Amino acid sequence: MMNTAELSAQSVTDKVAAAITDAIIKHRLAAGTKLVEQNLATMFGVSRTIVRQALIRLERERLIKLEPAKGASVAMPSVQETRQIFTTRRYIEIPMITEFARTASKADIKLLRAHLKEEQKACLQPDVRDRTRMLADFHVLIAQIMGNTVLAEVLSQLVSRTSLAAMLYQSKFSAENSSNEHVELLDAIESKNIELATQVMTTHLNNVEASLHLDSSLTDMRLALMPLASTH
Amino acid sequence: MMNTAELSAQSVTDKVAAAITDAIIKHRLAAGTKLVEQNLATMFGVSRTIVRQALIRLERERLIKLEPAKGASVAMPSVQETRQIFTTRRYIEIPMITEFARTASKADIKLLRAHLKEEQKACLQPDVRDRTRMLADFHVLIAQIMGNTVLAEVLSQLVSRTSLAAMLYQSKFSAENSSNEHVELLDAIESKNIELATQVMTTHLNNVEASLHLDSSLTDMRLALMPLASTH
DNA sequence: TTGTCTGGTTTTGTATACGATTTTGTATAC
DNA sequence: GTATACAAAATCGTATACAAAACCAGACAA
Repeated sequence: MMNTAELSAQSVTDKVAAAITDAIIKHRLAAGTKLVEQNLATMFGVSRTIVRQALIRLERERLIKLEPAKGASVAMPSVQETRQIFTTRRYIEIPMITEFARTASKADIKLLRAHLKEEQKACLQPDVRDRTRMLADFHVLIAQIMGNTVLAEVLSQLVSRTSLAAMLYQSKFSAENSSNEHVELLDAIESKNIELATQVMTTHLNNVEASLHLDSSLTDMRLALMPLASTH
Repeated sequence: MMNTAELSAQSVTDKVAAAITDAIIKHRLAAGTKLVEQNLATMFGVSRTIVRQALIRLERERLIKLEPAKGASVAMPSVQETRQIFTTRRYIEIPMITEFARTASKADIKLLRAHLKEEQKACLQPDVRDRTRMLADFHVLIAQIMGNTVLAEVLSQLVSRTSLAAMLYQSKFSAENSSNEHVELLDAIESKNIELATQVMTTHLNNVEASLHLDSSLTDMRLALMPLASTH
């Protein structure tokens, strides 16, 4: 599976958009970071026109915020928005996994096993960047294996936004925990236990959401005061 | 509810994008129509830069196809893609309606009743354009009433694409039929019959899909041969 | 007839330029 | 010492200009 955002990038605009997307998802660009057009243009060695076009695309994917006359900045999903993202993901992913558990072939499961192997490996490494991406890709990969491109695209966006929210509200999130739940899920699918698979997916999404600091009203305050809180 | 694509359009680019979106959804621009940048620019009285930015946005929403160095054309969802759109809509809308049936307030139902009244009215009028839009908006409106913006956006895109597909594959589709199913659905919701609501929504989506010419292998051929088939 | 080449025309891709708006810095008044 | 006003810098929004690529029509050969 392609790791960089879109390897099939053709036009220059695509490449720039893909590069910025990757930087955001892998948390090299913190949420809230201002994206000045001219800076990006000189960095990428292109004109502002190109950068601007790329930014418009990212704005549609909700990865950046584009305020008129004030420029672009990496999106900062609010607590409310983050909850909505999870709700929507539950709507989509539970029926998806129910169907997948019913129809998955041996080859499908093998593909996912391979992914999980990489995922577990990434979870042991110190680098946070790659494993966030791997954990997210697992969900999209299922949609892709099911052959539903439309579903995969929709889910891909939601998963990216989740990873943005995770950067903001991350507290006791455990990558290992998450990856283990993926294994549990795949086991359930392999044994054709549809009920269980559905239930594990539900629990998994709930766990990920619960691992975030979404309840405290202090969170909003904290975010407002320190929008540039880096890796610390 | 705002009828034009996005009434809250601020920048010129937004307005142009909204205008083109509306033209596509209301079937004033046939699927496959080539969209030449300069033409649009002079039509809207803006520069090509603006049009180009608007087109990039529409491409992200899958309403147009944007081929490098070859320009833009109104999207023509394939049979496969159309099926995927419906599958994804079922994934999303069935859980959505289940939850809505459980939580809907009297005020919520009143809002939907008002919409249905307009919808039924539009179905009696000869103009095809508005009623397609009304029927589509009903689904998005539910998400909006639930207060889930993320969901509403995702659904909005799928619904728009459905309406594009409908233009291509439309055969025995009946607007009245569809609108009546909406009434049936709302009745079920009002009487808090969650089971029934879920079932009606399922049937409704299946009916809409079934009303399209998606099975015949001839369809693809026909489309390939006459991409500019107008209303006839 | 069918296919291919070739010139000109159209259309897209990118860069640059300039006016408009916002933000920043500084000085002055209270 | 704080606040307001105004100038300066930075940044965005849009238009235009030019280069490169795709398209088209007619000519010509098989």
